[in-house]
Amino acid sequence: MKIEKPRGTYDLLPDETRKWQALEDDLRRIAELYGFGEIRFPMFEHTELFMRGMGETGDVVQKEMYTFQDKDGRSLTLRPEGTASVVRAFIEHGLHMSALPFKCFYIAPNFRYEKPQKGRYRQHVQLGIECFGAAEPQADVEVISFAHTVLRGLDAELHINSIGCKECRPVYQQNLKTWLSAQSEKLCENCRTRLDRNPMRVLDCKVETCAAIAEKAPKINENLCPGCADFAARLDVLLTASGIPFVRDPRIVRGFDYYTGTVFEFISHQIGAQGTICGGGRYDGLVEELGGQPTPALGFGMGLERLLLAQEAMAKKEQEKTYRGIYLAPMGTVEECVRLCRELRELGVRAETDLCARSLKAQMKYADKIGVKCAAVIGDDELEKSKMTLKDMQTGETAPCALNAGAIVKHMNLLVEVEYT
RNA sequence: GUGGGUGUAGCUCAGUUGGUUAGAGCACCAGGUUGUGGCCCUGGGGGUCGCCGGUUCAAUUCCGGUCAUUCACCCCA
Repeated sequence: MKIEKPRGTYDLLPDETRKWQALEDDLRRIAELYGFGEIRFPMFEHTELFMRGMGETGDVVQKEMYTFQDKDGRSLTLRPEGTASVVRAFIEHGLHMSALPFKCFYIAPNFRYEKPQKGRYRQHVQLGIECFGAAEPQADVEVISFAHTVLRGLDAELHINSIGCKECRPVYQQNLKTWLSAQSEKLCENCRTRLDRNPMRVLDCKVETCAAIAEKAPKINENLCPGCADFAARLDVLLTASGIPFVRDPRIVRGFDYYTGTVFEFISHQIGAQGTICGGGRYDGLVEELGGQPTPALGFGMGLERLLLAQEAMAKKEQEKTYRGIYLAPMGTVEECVRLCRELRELGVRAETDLCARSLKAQMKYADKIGVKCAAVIGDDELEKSKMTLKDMQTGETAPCALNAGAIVKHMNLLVEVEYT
């Protein structure tokens, strides 16, 4: 019986892995520019961490976590998002005593039991960045700017909002709730349940009648406390000064309970219904909530599968076939080829030879398909004279070469120079 | 969790109004006079027609279920 990969997961075959590696290289380079160091943490945590971190109202905690018991009966959960883990590590290692702000990033898989569709998987990789200990809007710009740099040229719109602080949000939410309750009979079934759980979600409903009501509902941005309103205004000024285009969008409501103040999303309209490539914001209360010193903090998560979809949608430059290394075709004895391959690899050159006892013609075909830079036949003549002929597989030109690894490396470098200068 | 579409070769898809050995293109392998790839020609391997059950003399084809996938909702990256 055939066993297939679990639902909502995917394999990366070598060609696709190359794209991922190129992306990861790009991300690490940008992180370096912004001064964010890489952090790595476990794939699973105590279930309690996510329950307390993300809040118990959201779907993710409610029904999408991969939770299991280990042999000691502890409840563990495959990480559904990165922020809780980073905050846990921040507290556990006493990083509030380190140079603040503490800025870090991670590229790591998350796990959620969701129904898969385009741009949504049960295991998906996120780039996440977090910044601890900075309460000024400059920090918000720093984080948003990072995402903006990563998404440059991908046609993703930045939507930002403020959902208020501990002081003004509860007041607003209560007001909104009573306002909406007054006409709950006009709301869709879904929104009626949302009323209790998270009334701000009603503002983002796609049902026409609900959207019409949402139009007239009180807006959070008009009901912020002076502190939050001032913060938002200063953030707008800084974003504008940084040349980062954005729209204020009162419908942006993040799904996790820990968010406070600034929230934002980068949205692409070209990758299907799951258009949010990046989402994040401030969580000034989370460190304290999880047992640390009160510490302002913020960050974002970016779905790399969606980022790659957006890149494809942008018809990014096709990666050209790269020709690397050498193929040694044995005629008769394979001994010298096997030996030379090992030697060349020691010297850092990709080297391959025949593993199937195929005809020379078949070997040349294979050498062409796997994209080596050079090929050479090694038979009795070559062994006798200690000389061989190197063939450039792109141009077809040939060059004599001594039969040893050092000479091969030297000649190949020459060929490379001729080819690319 | 809800609602629709789709499952035939490694890939992209034809086809079967139910009836002998199920097709194409691409890919793969081999040959086209025994030491040089890409083009061309010839040949070849490869499919329990997703899986289980039902109707029938007969199911890949019809029906039901299931699994997978895909699109949307919900939610999120």
